[in-house]
Amino acid sequence: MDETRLRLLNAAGPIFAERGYRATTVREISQEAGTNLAAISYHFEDKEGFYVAAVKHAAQGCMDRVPLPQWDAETPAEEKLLSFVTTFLNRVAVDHDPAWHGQLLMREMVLPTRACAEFVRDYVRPMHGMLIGVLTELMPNSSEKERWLTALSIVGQCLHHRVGQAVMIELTGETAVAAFGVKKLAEHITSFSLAAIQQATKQRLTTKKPPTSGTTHRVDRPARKRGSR
Amino acid sequence: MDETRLRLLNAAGPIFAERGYRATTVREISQEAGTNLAAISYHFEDKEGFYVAAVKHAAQGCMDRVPLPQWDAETPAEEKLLSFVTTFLNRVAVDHDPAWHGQLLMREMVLPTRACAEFVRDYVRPMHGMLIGVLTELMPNSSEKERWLTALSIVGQCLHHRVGQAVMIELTGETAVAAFGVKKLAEHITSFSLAAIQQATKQRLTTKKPPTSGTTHRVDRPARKRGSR
DNA sequence: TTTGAATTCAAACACTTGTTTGAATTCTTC
DNA sequence: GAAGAATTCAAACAAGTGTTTGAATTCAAA
Repeated sequence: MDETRLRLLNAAGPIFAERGYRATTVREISQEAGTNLAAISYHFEDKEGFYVAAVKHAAQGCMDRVPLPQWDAETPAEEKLLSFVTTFLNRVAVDHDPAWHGQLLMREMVLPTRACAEFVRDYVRPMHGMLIGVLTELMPNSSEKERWLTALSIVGQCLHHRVGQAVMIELTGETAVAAFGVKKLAEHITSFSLAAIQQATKQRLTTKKPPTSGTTHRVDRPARKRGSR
Repeated sequence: MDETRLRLLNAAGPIFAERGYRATTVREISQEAGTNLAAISYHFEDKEGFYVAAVKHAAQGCMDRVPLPQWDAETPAEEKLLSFVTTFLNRVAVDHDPAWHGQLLMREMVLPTRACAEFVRDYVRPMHGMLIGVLTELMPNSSEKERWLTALSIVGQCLHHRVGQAVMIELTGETAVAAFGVKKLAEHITSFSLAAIQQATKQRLTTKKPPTSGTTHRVDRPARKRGSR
């Protein structure tokens, strides 16, 4: 029956997310799912195959729950960025149930397993492409590398609200998501990034060589050395 | 002998960092260290106590290798931020050996164990305090919450170069650290953040009360529609 | 209803895990 | 150098792991 498969997958998500792959036992999951122990080996090849399927199942559920935003041609790029960031935060950082989606995907990101390649293909790459598209609109005359760096800055800001959750609680007693809410957080990240983008664009237009004008910003530059291995 | 302790701790770091706590066996570590299996239970209480000691050992080594920057009173805040970011990146993101330091600490951050509290106290809190101090200089008249959000944005950008490493490689074939180098990356993050800070400061000075967003999905500052009209 | 395949189930298997044991060895102190 | 503590060592232990087995049950088509 296909129902057993589904029950197993649904039960697996939260447990894998909380305990991690190694610390989770197939007995625990089968018991939680109300199925027999051997059902996992029967319906999936083995524990690892089962884990991969569970990750894919979680990612799919996450994408269904928080779909990518859709824009018409007239939507200004700034608004696109805001909705993108909001979607991103909702997908990974937010604690409303099922909260384990983001948790599980973050695990996959930090210590990738066999599921990582598919995860990147189905989940990361579309979002990355969408962000690069928005940045291309926002940053006229920018190089590909500049857009890449900017994308990293934006993604890093969003992801940190999931990755740094435990440390945030230990450090300040609560998460920023709980303190500010997704909306406020998304607005901060968006305006923060837009300001940086706009200044960089202005600099690119006025002069070739950005001298980091404004306040005194002196960087000791120890000549040229090339030591990357 | 104290040497056995040290050999175990040094051997434990890379293995714990690569495989994670559960997937690492004490046999593997004792063999790598060239000690007897029972030495771990003898010198440390059990595997978990051993792991906590290994994390602390790694954090200490990391802090010794890349100490916090020290500034005199005349150092401009912008320069402080750059050196802070550089230090941060060097501590967590860089691949020069021993690269496992950052890896292990990131694991502790993502899935905290008993070592997390001490890790935050000895490692995270000093850096956080230092960053908040710099931001206080950079953001006159800012509220504590604004500084907190800004700190999160900066830390998120730095940490992403460790956290997102595996996905970055899967997505683009190489890490940004490898492609740009720490210096360039630190300069990007610093100028990116400085631009956002300066614009926010300017806004704070011009308008006493920032327009609180209503229910409409709009960016802080109403975006200009692109294109000719 | 009959038949054969698909699925479930309890039990057992083969293996790895962290930990303990008690003797052997080394180190420290007088 | 001898006594006693500290440390190392090979071996064994007990518990838990993923997986397999083969019979029992359910399901679906003739």
